[in-house]
Parts: sequence; structure tokens; C-alpha cells
Amino acid sequence: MPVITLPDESQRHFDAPVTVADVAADIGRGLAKATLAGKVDGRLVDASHCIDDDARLAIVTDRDPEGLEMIRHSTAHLMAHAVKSLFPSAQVTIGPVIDNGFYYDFAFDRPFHPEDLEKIEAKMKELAKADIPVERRVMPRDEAAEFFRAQGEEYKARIIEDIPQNEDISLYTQGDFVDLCRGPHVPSTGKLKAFKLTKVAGAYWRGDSNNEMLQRIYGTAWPNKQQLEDYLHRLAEAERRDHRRIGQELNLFSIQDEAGGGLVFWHPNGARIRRAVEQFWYDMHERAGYEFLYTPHIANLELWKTSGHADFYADSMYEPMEDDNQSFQLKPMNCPFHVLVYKDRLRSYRDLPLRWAEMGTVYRREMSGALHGLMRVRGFTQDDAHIFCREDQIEGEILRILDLTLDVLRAFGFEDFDINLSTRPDKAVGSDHIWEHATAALRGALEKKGLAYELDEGGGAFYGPKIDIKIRDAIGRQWQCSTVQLDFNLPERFDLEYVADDNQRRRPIMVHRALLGSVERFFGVLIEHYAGSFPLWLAPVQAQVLTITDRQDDYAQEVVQTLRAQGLRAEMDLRNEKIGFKIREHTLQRVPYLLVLGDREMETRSVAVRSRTGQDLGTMDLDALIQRLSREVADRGRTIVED
RNA sequence: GCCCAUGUAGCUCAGGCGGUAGAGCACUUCCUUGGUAAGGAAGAGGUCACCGGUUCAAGUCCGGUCAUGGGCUCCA
Repeated sequence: MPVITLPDESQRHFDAPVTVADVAADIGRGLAKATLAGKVDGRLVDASHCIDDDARLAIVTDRDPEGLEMIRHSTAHLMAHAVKSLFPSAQVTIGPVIDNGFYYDFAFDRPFHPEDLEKIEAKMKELAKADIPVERRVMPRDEAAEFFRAQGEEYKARIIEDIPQNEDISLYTQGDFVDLCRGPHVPSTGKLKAFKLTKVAGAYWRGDSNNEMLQRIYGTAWPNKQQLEDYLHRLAEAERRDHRRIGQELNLFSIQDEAGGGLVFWHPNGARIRRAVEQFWYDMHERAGYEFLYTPHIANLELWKTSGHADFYADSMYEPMEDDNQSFQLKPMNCPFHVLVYKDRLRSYRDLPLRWAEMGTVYRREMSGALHGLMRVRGFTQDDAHIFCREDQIEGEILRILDLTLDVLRAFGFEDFDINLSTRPDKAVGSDHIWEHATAALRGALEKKGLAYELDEGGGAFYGPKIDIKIRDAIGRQWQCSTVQLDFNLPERFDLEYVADDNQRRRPIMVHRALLGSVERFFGVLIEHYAGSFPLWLAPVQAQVLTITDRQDDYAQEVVQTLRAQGLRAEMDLRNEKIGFKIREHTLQRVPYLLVLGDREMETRSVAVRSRTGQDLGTMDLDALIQRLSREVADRGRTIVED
């Protein structure tokens, strides 16, 4: 007779087999009502699952991550149920859980329209309200395949064929809807209280573009209305911060149809920010012992054959251009160029490490549908660097790179990092020895810095292990910008050497690394992170001088010139407009400091200072203002993120 | 590239059943010289993305093209 051990180690004895729901009811009515499923000896099962032997059991409710996943999964089924009852000829295929929600793919003879979504959602609410029990049963393989075929559900029958022989075929029934599913599911549709269908999209059967296109409906689902509201609010917040919208409002950049998709035009305001970012970047690299290179945008195709890009990267490269019986390739990467500089002369072990950085602009073919604002473009500038070093220098170099990376990212207000270490994949170049040594060096560097990381076993590139660093922005979204990759391949292909202390020729190790990744993309991330309210050191206009009447024009001129002489980005607005109007306009432009000039200020040779947050900072003389602004500029990322 | 949605003035958007276009902001001119988030008036501005078709008549209906947006990895 089963003895059930609960997570708190307490035990309950039963004299007959019990279901998870029975145990929950035995513990208390509240828990019984909240029960979605159980975890028996670590395995997730339905609430109706029967336990006939001693076991450890944890009751799963919507407060557990598994519970939330089940709610989403069951909501996907609820949607399929609604679709089948509204559109009986639609075939169901798969409906998994994704971040924040779920989707379900249908085969249907016409696309679903937004109006259909409303109908489906209404139907779902109706079905949820009816609180229909969800029941699991196991069916023999052939019978199940026959069952679905009889209903015209070809896809389900195909899925059954792909299920491993040793697994049970389970069916879930809710009312007149039966779906093939591994489960588990919530015990009844009434447990699904907060969901919303969000969008329709095409998706290929099994994600393969050679297969037929299905209709995918996306939705989101949460344990309660409040959490759903919060999620929708987060979506609205993300939209408010959208870099494409802010980029247009603040006149930062544009992408021009006439020039082509994925090609970025930096307007004066955006260019000012870029210059501030780049200047900081150059300074930091110089301090960290880097030297700088400038290399061409095109090169003989032969170079790309040697590097291997012409082979394995061909799909992402633009077609070569012909001239004088030679082919020139627009560069998709900078690395082969840095390799050529290395090869230009004989290197001694004493020269290493060589740290060469370049803001290198590259061009890659991206599918038109993949383009997205600044985040996914066809032409972009990498803040690239390559370090050529000896094997024994790897760990030290990685340590230096990690320091520099975190210092730079922190300056932009990013404090939370998620780090991945990716190791050798099945197909790889380089000896086992070098992989082991290099991976140990990466790991050692991370551990010496006390950085937590996740191991991605087999996730490295074929040419070497790597460390990826993701940042979290002001609203908690992750962005991968920085990457550090070891490369055993290019030194081999280009036959790179150095002369070691024993006068033998050795092969250097090459490290590729980028901190910001793509300057364009990083700019997009910055815009969204700061919601357009850039800290003073990045703001395109740091101080805007506003005159009350045209009597102050000359004084305004003088103030602007004084600020500019101090290296501050100051502008003036002498228009014949009321002060309220000017304040509104420049506040909307997120100018950090507004300097109001009237007769009073002119007489006392001062400025009345107002911040973009609406705060009145009082009247100051110019020296005090310059001191305040200069200090704040020097303070950089430590400035509090407003907004 | 494929699926869906969208494409009307510089920007944001209206335009029932087909009858040769409208608002707000921005822009120009004039009035206003006004002290902390929109002062007033007048004016200019559109091949309704492009190409073709149906029709006496097409932003509006049909077909195609282009562009933009959201998807196309997270496996019953």
C-alpha cells in the first residue's frame, strides 16, 4: 500500500492506490483546488495519475514553473479545441509552449484572419467557462493512427509514426475534442483563466521551408488576469521603447527604401551618439593595450577561398565583382585582413600577444524577411579585434578581455550579465590537446573572475570554444552583444607562425572578440535601454539654450559658445515662440538640460536650469553649470537611468 | 525566400454600398516679445506605393510587383 513522501519529508499512508488529486485533497481543500498536476519521483504526471506504490510526490500548482508551462500547453489545446469546433475542416498539428505563451499550427484551406482570432478567443472563453474535464488515455499505436486518420487528421497520424516505439501513445480528451499529446495537462478547462491570442503567422511543417506552410496562431497564457495584464503592459512598454520609433522621433537614423533594406543612415543626432560611443571605445582599447588597424572593404576572392569563407559562408556573402580578370569580394568579416597584417612580417614569440582592433564595416546578405530596424541589417560595423598569442598566454588574454568587456558594458549602464561557455562540437578542427587546453583556459579565466556561467556542451564553433556574454536591459530583456572566440582554424589555413624561444616555428592562437558586436545593433539596444533618454555623455544635445525674447539673442550666442569651448554639445533655440512651447519641444527631444535665458539671467550673467525630467535646478552662473555638466559627463554609465 | 497584415500630405492617421481626397502635428507668411510642457490667423503641400484589369466612373473591386511590420528555432 503506497506511502507518499512529500517535499517536506512528511509521509502519508494510504491503504489503496491513490491519484495525485486524492493526495492533494487529503492534504487540504485549498490545495486540491489548486492542483494542476503532480511530480512523482521527479516525473511530471497528470492530477489523475494513479500511484500504486511508495513514491515521492510534489503537487504542482500554478506557482510552479511546471504549472505555468502546463497552463500554456493546455491553453494551446483549448485553442485547438475552439478552432476545431469553429472550423471543423482545419487539421491540428503541433502546439508547444514558448516563452510567455504558446502557439498551435493548423493546416487549413485558407489563412486565419484577425477577425477569426477574436472568434476563436471567444470560443475558448466559452469552453473554459464550461469547465470541461480533461482526460488522458493510452491507445495502441496502430489504433491511434487509425483513429486520427478516420478524422482526417493526417498530420497527427504522421506524428505518431515518428514517436519512438518504446513510448506510449497518449490521447487527451476534453468534450468532443481529442488530441494526441504527451501531456500532462491541467485536469479541466476551468483552470485556464487568463489568455489572449496575439498573432497569426505562417510557419512551415516541421520548420522546414521545403515543407508545406501551415497557419500558426500565437497566444499568451498566465495563471491569472493580473499577470496577463502585467505581461501586456510589458509588451506596451517594449513598444514605447522601440528603437525604430524613437529613432524617428529623435531624428537619430533612418533606413531608406531608395537605398535598400538593412542599410543604415546615421543622422546628425545619431552620429553624435556614435562618435561618443566610438571615442570611448578607442580610449578604453588604447588603455587596455590594443593597437588599431584600418583595412579595405573588398579583397581578392582568393583570400576568401584561403580563409574558407568562400565555402562555408558563401550564402551570406554578396556576389563578387569582376575587374581586370580578378574577382573582388565585399567583406563579410574582418579577420582575414588582420591575418594578412600578421603575415606581413616574421613574428617572434617576444612580439606576442598582438592585440589589433578595428571598427570594421562588413556586409552580409540577410533574407529580406529577417531585416529588423538596427537589430538585423545588411551593412554594419563590428567593434572587432583579433589577438594573436601563444598557447600559454590564452588564459591571461581572456582575463584581460573579460575585464575590458565588463568595464565597457557597465559604462553603458548594463550590470546584469549572462555568460555562456561553449565547448567542442562533434565536427571540429584542431587537436584534442589544444581544445582541452583552450577550453580549460576559458573556464579558468571565468572562474578567476568569479563569473557565473552556463556550460553549452558542444555549442562551440567548429574552429574553437567561445564565451558569449548577454546583457540585460532596463526592462529585463536579454541581448547578446559580446563574444570571445578562440580560433584554431584560420592560423592553420594561413599557415601563421612565430619563432619560439627555441628557434622553432610555432603556430599562434587567434582570438576573435567583439564587445558591442555590431555598432548599429548596439545603438538599437542603447536606444531601447535608455528609452531615448541618453545619459549626458551620450546625449546628442547636452544643453539647449532657450531665449524668452529676442533681446537675449546675443547673450544666448555667447552662452552656447562658452559651453562648446568646454567640449559640451550645446544648441540654441532663438525662434519667436513662447518659452513653454520651446520647453515642451526640447523636453520631448529628451535634451538633458534646458537653459532658460531672460532679461534677469542676462543681467546677472547666469542661466536658469531645468532638467528634462521637469525639475527646476535654479539659477546658476556659467562656471557652476559647466562644472556640473563636466562632472556628469565624466561620470558616464554611473548616471542613474531615468525614465 | 515563404505565410499573414499594412502601404493615403514630411509625421501620425480618418476616408459606410465605387462618383476624380480629409484631420492633427510639422512647414511657409503675417500678427504676437510672451518667464518653465502646445499664443493666434492665413497659406502651401497628395500620380491615394507601383503596374495592369473590371467599370461610364477605382484610395475604394480584381490580378501582379515593390516596400514595411509580425512570424517561419523552441518538436505529439
